Amino acid sequence: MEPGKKVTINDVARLAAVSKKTVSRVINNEPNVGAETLQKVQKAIEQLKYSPNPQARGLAFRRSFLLAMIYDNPNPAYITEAMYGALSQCRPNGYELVVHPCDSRHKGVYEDITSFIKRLKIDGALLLPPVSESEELIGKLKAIDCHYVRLLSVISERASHMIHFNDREGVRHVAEHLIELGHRDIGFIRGPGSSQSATERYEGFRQALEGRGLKLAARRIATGSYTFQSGLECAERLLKAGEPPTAIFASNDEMAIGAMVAAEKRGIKIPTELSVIGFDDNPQASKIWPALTTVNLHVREMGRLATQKLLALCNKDAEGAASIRSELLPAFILRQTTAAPRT
Amino acid sequence: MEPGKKVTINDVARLAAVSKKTVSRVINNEPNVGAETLQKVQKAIEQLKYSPNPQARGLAFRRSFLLAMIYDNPNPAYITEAMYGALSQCRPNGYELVVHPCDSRHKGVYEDITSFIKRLKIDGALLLPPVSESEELIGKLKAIDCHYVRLLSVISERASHMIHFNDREGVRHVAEHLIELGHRDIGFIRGPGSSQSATERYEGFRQALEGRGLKLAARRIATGSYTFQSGLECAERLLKAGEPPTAIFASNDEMAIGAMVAAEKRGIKIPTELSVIGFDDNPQASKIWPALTTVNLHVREMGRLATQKLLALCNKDAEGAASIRSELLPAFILRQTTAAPRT
DNA sequence: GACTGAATTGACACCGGTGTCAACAGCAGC
DNA sequence: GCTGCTGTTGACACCGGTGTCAATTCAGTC
Repeated sequence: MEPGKKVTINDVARLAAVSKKTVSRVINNEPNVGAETLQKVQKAIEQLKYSPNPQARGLAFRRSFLLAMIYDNPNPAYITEAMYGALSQCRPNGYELVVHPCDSRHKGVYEDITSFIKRLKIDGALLLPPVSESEELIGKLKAIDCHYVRLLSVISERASHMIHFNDREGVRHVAEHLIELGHRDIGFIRGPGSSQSATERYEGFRQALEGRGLKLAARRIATGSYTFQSGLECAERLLKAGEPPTAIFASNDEMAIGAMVAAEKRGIKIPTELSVIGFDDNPQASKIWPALTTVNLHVREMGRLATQKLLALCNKDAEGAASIRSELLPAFILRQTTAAPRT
Repeated sequence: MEPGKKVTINDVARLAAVSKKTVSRVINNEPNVGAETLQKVQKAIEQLKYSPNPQARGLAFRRSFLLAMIYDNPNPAYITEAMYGALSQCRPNGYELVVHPCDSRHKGVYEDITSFIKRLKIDGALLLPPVSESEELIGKLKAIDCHYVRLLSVISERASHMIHFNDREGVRHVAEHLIELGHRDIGFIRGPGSSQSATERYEGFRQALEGRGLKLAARRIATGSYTFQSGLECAERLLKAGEPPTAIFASNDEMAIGAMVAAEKRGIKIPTELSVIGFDDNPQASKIWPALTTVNLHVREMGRLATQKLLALCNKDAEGAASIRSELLPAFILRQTTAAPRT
């Protein structure tokens, strides 16, 4: 029994003295197998350390037992977190994960994706934001009958097909925290207009302030592109004004850290002279000084739940998929970049 | 021609009025196909938008056209960079990438890995450090005839099976830079003793200093675990001493950033009162203030080259694999955390 | 014109599993 | 004892490709 030896279903069948179809029944937990036969076959499988060939299985089942994680998110920590969550569900269920980064600015991405899915006979696709927001992509996936689950910041789909990360709830926390500290003059760095999630964070924040009787002045808003550099530039713009805001909330950590650097360059002390809050809870948020107050979206858990749904869908269990939790409440992470404004 | 329709080799054969074996020949670029026949078949393939079923192909070829990236490196940026490099080679060659994170502290990891490889009939494995350093794993991979390419900090394998990232060369740059600035009293935070790469960085740095007539005093050395927290603690230890060093070189960026935070907490100004250098060029190295001087290992390029080798090996072209470049020289990245020591 | 060898092509088995369906056993009801 | 039903099992075709090998064509040689 050298490791290289390949054990086939025929070997098992021979050893157990049954037909290979019966072995197949055992492997797939099909009903109507005699108790005695079951034992014999299981023993033979054990003894030969047999494990079925996924390609042959896939060919016969018309399934690949492959899930794809499709994303154009440039944040490495986000990707790996989602991946770990997904893998934790794949492995025990006999599925594998194929990664498929893409560039959604590129013409023909969606064709690339669907051709990839068709070529590999991918059973289900896990879509991360922002590419998950594309209705065009969803249309194409439906057309080729590919199961999918999306991570989205707004509820725009059946519960069986999405996980909702409640951005509004997250920014509400942020707004209330700043207000409670006494901030009245708050700067906001929003994400790119093309992103649904960026809009959610913006609208949610504006409304949360208004709910407490504060207005988000137009001159206090800058639009970045979720990058460090853009956050830095936006903050410079916001801080240059005659009377700078006492706090800045950036729509993600990258930009928030950019804002912190902009402040430090100007000699503005954080948090005593300026409070800064980010969003996402990137690993580096806790690895700077002062550590960044932010919001954690539980990305790994999202990956895990989404994959659970995906597997349910692959097993034609739409109800099961719908019954899995599909909303995650973000957690406000208080660190050291916020303080009461100087009076 | 609805998108859902599956086109098989038989459809192509029928349309081109040839046997499916001939179509197979065309797909695999086999010789001895008549020019006219070739055209007919290619036209038919085009027209039907046919692409072969990888499972059936794999089954017949006894190949999966799957590569695995195996790693226990916790650095998300490292992972995603290597992944992009690998994918850039996989895609055009009809291979796909399956990710397989693992925990090398866990007993039985290597069995997990080999069983994973056997189960999926993985054609080749790309091994990232530190798991790439395990000779035990390599032995097991050889036993099951699995192709592999390792990313290693020391040359301990044939050129066809490894990419060497020259840590010594990298730390030599660091040492010379610090010496040239005038530093004579340098603290060093080394990585965990279990890591080959950490030892290379340590030995290389020590020797580079000695080559310039400087000794690395034992009390100037602290051992971390490549984490932010450990870097912070090590730096606190190094800085607490009566006369602190004028510079600290940490064996990776995580720890270097930890050291920066430790310095800031003590009110030590970087770079005027303390120079800090890291290693790896993590994304956040450039996104802090002051931006961290460090060393870039070209991880993406390593992933790309390693995958090239892997594909050559899968095609039984050991010579080809050996002829691909297998050493990468790190690049010293000068940013803002170093300056001449105060006299 | 017959003979040879190389190039081209297809029939058929096979890769390692699953689906279908028929055969067969055991048992209840008449 | 016969019929009908349910539970168990295996023969065989099939999933969609490739390997083998023999058949066929065709040009070149004598």
